[in-house]
Amino acid sequence: MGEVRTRFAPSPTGFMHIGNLRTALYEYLIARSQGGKFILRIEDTDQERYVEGAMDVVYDTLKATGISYDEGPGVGGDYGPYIQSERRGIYMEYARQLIEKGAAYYCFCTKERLDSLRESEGASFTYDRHCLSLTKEEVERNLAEGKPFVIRQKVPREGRTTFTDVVYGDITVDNDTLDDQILIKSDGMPTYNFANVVDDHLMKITHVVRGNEYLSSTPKYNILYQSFGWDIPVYIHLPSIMKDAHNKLSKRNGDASFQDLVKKGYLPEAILNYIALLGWSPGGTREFYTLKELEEDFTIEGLNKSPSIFDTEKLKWMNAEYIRKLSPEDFTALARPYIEEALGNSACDIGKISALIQQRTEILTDIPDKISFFRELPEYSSEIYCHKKMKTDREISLRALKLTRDLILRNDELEHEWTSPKLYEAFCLLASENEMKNSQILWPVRTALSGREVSPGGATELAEILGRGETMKRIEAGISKLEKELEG
RNA sequence: GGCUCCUUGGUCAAGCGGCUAAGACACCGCCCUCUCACGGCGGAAACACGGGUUCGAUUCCCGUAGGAGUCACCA
Repeated sequence: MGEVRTRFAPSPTGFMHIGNLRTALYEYLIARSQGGKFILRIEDTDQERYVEGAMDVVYDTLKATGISYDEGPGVGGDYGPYIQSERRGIYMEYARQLIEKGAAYYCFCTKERLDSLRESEGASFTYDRHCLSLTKEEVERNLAEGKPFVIRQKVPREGRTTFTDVVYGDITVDNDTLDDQILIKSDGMPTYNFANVVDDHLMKITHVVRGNEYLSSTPKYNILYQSFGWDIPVYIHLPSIMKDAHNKLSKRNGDASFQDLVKKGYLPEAILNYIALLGWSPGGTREFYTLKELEEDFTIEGLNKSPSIFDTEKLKWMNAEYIRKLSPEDFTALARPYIEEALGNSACDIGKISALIQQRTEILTDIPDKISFFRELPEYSSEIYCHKKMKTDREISLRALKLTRDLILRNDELEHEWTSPKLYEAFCLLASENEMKNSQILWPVRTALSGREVSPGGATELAEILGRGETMKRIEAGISKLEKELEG
């Protein structure tokens, strides 16, 4: 057994969606886990679907996730070029070989004829081999006249074809269900099915890994390999990733692409980790893997055959785990833009806020909303001063806020050491001096400072970040708000 | 519709003839706690159905049902 070689062969038609990324990941892992090579090949044989910039999306995504390729556009290799549109001459040459062997033929049928045929035959349409009966002379004449043509594969009508897939096992189909598929299109470009076989052979790909939507066209691949007399690669078809029980994840529906997820505040490492486990299992209960660790532990046997649903909730959880494990510095670096967005020109300490929210952040884009109250006290209903479990209501809160204000005013120790622990100590003392529960001081203060039912951090943590002046201002605001309401 | 594939809790999944059928997410409850979050403890929740094979089937075989894929000069 020689060196394992796999390839990722995306067509640059849009965004890199999660299914594509996972396919690339598995292809990469299958090669790496066996000390093999991973190749990138761009399949741009459909000029109509070409999207400007789509190739960069592929390169950028692979780079962002750390999936590196040994051969491919930009890095070179012995079997290039690695962009199919630059290889068009090659395919025609191999197609002609097939014609000589009697395994393919020219077809001059017009699209119109095919369409009407299809219409009359319905869903079970296969090409009627109209052009197979053309004599050599007729073909030559048509060619000489410059009639547009395609080249079709001549699939045997008799017998059955069996191929072996590593995850799905042996699959057998009757040959008469197979169509004489087009190999070379009228524009001279190969179809995916043909280019794939030719390139995989020429590039010495040993393991063909792809989505299982190709399962039903694989018999035709096999016949092609046999016609050429080439070795058949190991097939590994992957189950699809679903959006829900009935629909695949697709970019058409605006479902998550890798870049969308990153934009939403998911970390590339978390995304990669999550999708590695969507369709593959290490066998045990381990859930956290870096790319490197996957390279060591990945086995083809762990591949699943049934489709799996992409669960944003679990991804979120995993992302949160990754965020929590970040060093404070790394988290601050990632969170900084979101914090600044929420803070505007307020003077709050970004490092302190960052420390407050790291444990509480699932995805980065959640940040601004969580901390926007630091910049400006939001409008809020005095209803939130009432809390049964905290044993507080508007009256108690008003009293608590007044006591707190007076404490701050008279306690100059606090003025010099305005820190959360110090404040906490002082507030608790204040509570016991007045025969109140801690919560009866802390809840009203936290409420007055945040204007929210929930906030990251408690009363004293918020106070420290807000600073003495702003804290006083907000407490005063709370007092007058409550006074006004209790009078009226 | 033909052909092919798939089927363990709501979701991801372990299991590869004998188990009280793991674990994780989500959910619920309790605890911790200056709210929330984190953390800890506990709970509810699954082998699609029917036949075989076998001493014994979640596991093997055959049907049924449900789902998916595919039947393009798209990949």
